[in-house]
Amino acid sequence: MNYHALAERLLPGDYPTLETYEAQYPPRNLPKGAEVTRLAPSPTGFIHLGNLFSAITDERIAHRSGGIVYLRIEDTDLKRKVEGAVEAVISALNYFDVKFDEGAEIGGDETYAPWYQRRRAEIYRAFAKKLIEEGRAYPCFCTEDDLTALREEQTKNKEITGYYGKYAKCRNLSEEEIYRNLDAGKPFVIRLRSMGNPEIKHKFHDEIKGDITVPENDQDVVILKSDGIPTYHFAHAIDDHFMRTTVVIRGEDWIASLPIHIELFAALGFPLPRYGHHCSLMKQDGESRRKLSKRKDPELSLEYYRKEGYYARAVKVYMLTLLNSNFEEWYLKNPDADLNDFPFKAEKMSKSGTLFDLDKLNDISKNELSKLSAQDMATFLKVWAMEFGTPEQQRYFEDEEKLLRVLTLCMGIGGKKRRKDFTTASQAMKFIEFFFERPMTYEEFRFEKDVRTKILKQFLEGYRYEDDAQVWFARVKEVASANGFAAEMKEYKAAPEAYMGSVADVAEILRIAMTGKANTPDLWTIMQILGEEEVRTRISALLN
RNA sequence: GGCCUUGUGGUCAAGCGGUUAAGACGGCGCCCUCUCACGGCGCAAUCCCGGGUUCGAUUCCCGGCAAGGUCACCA
Repeated sequence: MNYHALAERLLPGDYPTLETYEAQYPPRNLPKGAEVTRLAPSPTGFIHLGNLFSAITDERIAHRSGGIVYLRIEDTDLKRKVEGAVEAVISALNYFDVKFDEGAEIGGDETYAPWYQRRRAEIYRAFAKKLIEEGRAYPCFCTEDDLTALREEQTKNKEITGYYGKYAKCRNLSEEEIYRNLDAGKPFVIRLRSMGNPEIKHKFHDEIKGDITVPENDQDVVILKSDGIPTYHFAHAIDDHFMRTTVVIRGEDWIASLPIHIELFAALGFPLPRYGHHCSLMKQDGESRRKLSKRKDPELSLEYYRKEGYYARAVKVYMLTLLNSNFEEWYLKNPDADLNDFPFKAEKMSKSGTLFDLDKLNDISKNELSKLSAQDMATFLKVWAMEFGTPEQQRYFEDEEKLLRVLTLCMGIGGKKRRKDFTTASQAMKFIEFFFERPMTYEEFRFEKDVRTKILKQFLEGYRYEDDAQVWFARVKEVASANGFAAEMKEYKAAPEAYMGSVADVAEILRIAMTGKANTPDLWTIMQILGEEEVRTRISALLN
């Protein structure tokens, strides 16, 4: 068979040679040991925690080593393309502090552009042609129906499905048959002529998983689809070689196709990059757990966390604790350190699937937010509220001085200990609502109406805005005593049956009247912030 | 089903032949306390199973079992 003639017929025209491409995409000029990593999403517009998980790994490995991380868009499948998806990926990742050094819509060193695979059609064809010339690839005319029938037969016979060995009908087509099909205008794909034997297994060192065993590939995988666009496998080999990726970080679901990639790199004559396959984020689904799915788990999209108002650093800290098992300990010792100073290591990554734990994320969020100054918290909330908040919430920012007082109180700033009431922006905005709006609903009062009416009335009569916290509380105690409540907790605890209740109960009545809630920060301060008129109005409202 | 990967409390996990089997989250209890939050103290809860190897296995080997992944002209 004349492979050159066949190659010319299949992919006519002159293509640059391997040497030309090698010169065009030279090895990167980086210091020794610098890693080049990449994030290569398809432009579906859906970015989830799994992508962040990958992206942080890529970013850390690259930057810890003095290398670079770039963004490449795998848009070989038209069906997946969504308008604006690339910008969405970049902005979502930026929010969580992952910044690329180069890539699609980012720019950077143009040497390795373009970063959209659709725009790189020529290079894939050039190498497909080369493979055909070498007899390592061939045209396949099987239709979708042929393939389906084949799969069904294999399934029925309990054989491995796929296009391989004796089932690879088109791999041994005669020259005449090929040209007859071509002349008839039949559509075709280009397949790799695999030379592997899956019975033979090799040890393979994975940067994350450690040593794994990988069988040889025997599938004649499609490298060029009938529209002349490469499949992922083929594009991966060519792009990661010429974009000079040193470590390919991807999800562990790719391990299954590693044999294909190993054979492809070898056939192309490219050295194999190193690989690190990370575990996937799992979700509890009834009794079992499964990989996060785009379809079923929209709440795990990155957008969800932005809408909820999760603090970006908190999400990153959580990702890091999942990513590197020793991170948590390090962070405990260095609570104020730059996250990027953590000695991130691929081999410290977990080998098994990790269940996403919202409780843990929330705990981390509380801790992170509690470290903020009132001003920073206000800024954080404002940015969130202007995009996601209600018009009412947006008005909270009109009186900045008041807002700052509210935050100072709610965060326990200035006190001996910081409070940790805030987990997200949306929750925090809810939390401070009563400072800006009269309570719409009230938690249940635990005492009869006439009892609390008396208490409220007496409190109001004796209320003086100028009183400091001690005097104020002394008055609350007076009201308590006057109504059969113990003024001192110790007295109450010693003989609870002797009293209606304690100051705590009296305070609770006042608290609910003031805020609608039974649990809030310090009541006296709340009243100070609300102002005398508002305090009187709120209590009077309940009295009527 | 074939192949690959993984199996330590509810969750995330240290651990690499001898430990009272860390720690964190969550749960529960107590203390502090005008409530909550914070903080402090404490409790419950784990080495998938069966064989080996060994004086001794969570740790090493073999076999089960279970879970997850993957078997496209999708990535």
